[in-house]
Amino acid sequence: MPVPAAKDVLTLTLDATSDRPVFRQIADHLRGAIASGRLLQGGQLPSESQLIEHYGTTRMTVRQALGVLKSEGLVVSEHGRGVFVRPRPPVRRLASDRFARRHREAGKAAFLAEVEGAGARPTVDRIEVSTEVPPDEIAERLLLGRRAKVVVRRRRYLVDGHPVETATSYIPAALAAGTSITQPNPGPGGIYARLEEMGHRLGRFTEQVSTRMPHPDEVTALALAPGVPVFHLVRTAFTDDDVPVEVCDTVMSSAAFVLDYDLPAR
Amino acid sequence: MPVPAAKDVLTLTLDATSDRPVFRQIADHLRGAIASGRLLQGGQLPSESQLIEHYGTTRMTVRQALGVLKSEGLVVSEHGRGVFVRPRPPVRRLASDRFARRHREAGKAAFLAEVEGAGARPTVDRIEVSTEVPPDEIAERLLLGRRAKVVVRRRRYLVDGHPVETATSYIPAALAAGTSITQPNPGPGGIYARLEEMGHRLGRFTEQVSTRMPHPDEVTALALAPGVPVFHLVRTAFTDDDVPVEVCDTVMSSAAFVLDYDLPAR
DNA sequence: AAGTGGTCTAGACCACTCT
DNA sequence: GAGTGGTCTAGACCACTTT
Repeated sequence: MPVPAAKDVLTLTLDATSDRPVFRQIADHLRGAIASGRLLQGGQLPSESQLIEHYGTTRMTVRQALGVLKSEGLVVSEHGRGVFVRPRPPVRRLASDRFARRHREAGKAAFLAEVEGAGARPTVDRIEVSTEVPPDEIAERLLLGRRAKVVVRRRRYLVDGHPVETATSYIPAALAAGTSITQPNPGPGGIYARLEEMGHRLGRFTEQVSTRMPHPDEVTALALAPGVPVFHLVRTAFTDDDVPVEVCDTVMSSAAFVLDYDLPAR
Repeated sequence: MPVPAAKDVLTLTLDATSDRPVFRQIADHLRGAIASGRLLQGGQLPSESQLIEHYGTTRMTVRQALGVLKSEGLVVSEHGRGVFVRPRPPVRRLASDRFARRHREAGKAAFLAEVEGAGARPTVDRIEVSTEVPPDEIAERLLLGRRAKVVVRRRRYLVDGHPVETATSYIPAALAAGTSITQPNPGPGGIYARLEEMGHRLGRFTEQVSTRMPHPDEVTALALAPGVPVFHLVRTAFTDDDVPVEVCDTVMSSAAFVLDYDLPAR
């Protein structure tokens, strides 16, 4: 058997003279086994009972050690099967040219252009369109008054059937009313193509990127494993005249994306 | 007393008919109290014993609920004092013009320009300079052969004394040898100014942004609270002729930064 | 049926903070 | 000293997966 049994990674013992709590020492040992490659990606960790026997401690202490590794995103547990080193998922690249006009002219929305370019199958579901009074921070970004309404477009993006991103776009109702922007399917090239057809030629976008642990509803919507943070992106689209015409608020699984930006030195 | 006692947020009781585990129900209640503002930022949660009494459960179960909120980054515990809603720290903005030539011409490195502009006190410590054979991924980005060496500059950035970022720059030794780039203090405007003086006029940068939970050494170096993910940025600097001249690998506390990018529509 | 992880009970002792 | 959270023990029953 070329693959060693999981329990064979248990070569170290506890340091009774150390101040470091037992559960942290156990977590340290397992983390080291992962980092060194003694435990391979996707490989199974020793079972709880093996850890209990090896370290001569109790179940709660062993579970606390495993909890540390789970919260670090290093391992995932599967009920009834075992605990495994988290496999590194293939990473989608969000190219910096994703808003290039040529994509819109080719009739491709950014996400579709990008994922197809990577040879995967993009889909969109849970599309909802409504007209609402936006949250204050959105109204501020769009330079709207207190009671001005916006068209709200919510949707979820999937790659090869796996949800990776939720997005909510806000477009001033004064611009979007009566156009196909209020339809679930806004037509080829997406809403940016529609805005440009209406004479709102897009000049630039700003993107604000933050990261945090997900809320429970985001864990559900993106089928997130424990210990995986999310990107929170707020993008504002400006016309050539520097008028904001759309704000897009998106939450993305950090396991599925690397964000790629190109910056001029100027 | 205008501020209600922490235990007064305990208005809900367990749903015995629910499949949802008790510790998750308790976490849900507390999360809701935070989201609704009944528990203010920095405010104290009910103590473990209050939660035990209110919900009629045991300490382990209550601690498991609190562990959920800690891993979500919503609360922080202070030994001997209590558990508190995590205060949202002031956020530094990484402006998209941080690599503008005018900053270098004004003799300011990007980080210093940025933090001083925000009215805070930037410092740098743990500066180490050495010459090494770089990791493969760095060599690839710099288009270097297997044994080519690079000058490695490591340092840590602080805002008002709090560590927020560690950075490692790699510059081909063939470029940097014998210049002040190999000195701990490379002079006004930082290493980019030195590169430009040497005739390597910078044309553009690429930045790849990912996010993950921190490694233990990063928790230490950045004094990270539990539940706070980090940004991992890999930036490559290219000359006007599109020759890569530097790769900078940085790890940033996500609690201290919002990354701000400006994208042309093209 | 055997082995795995998920949840929960009912205690114990310790370290830290505040008064 | 009283109250807080940190660590740990020694069990229990359950749900899920595999053989």
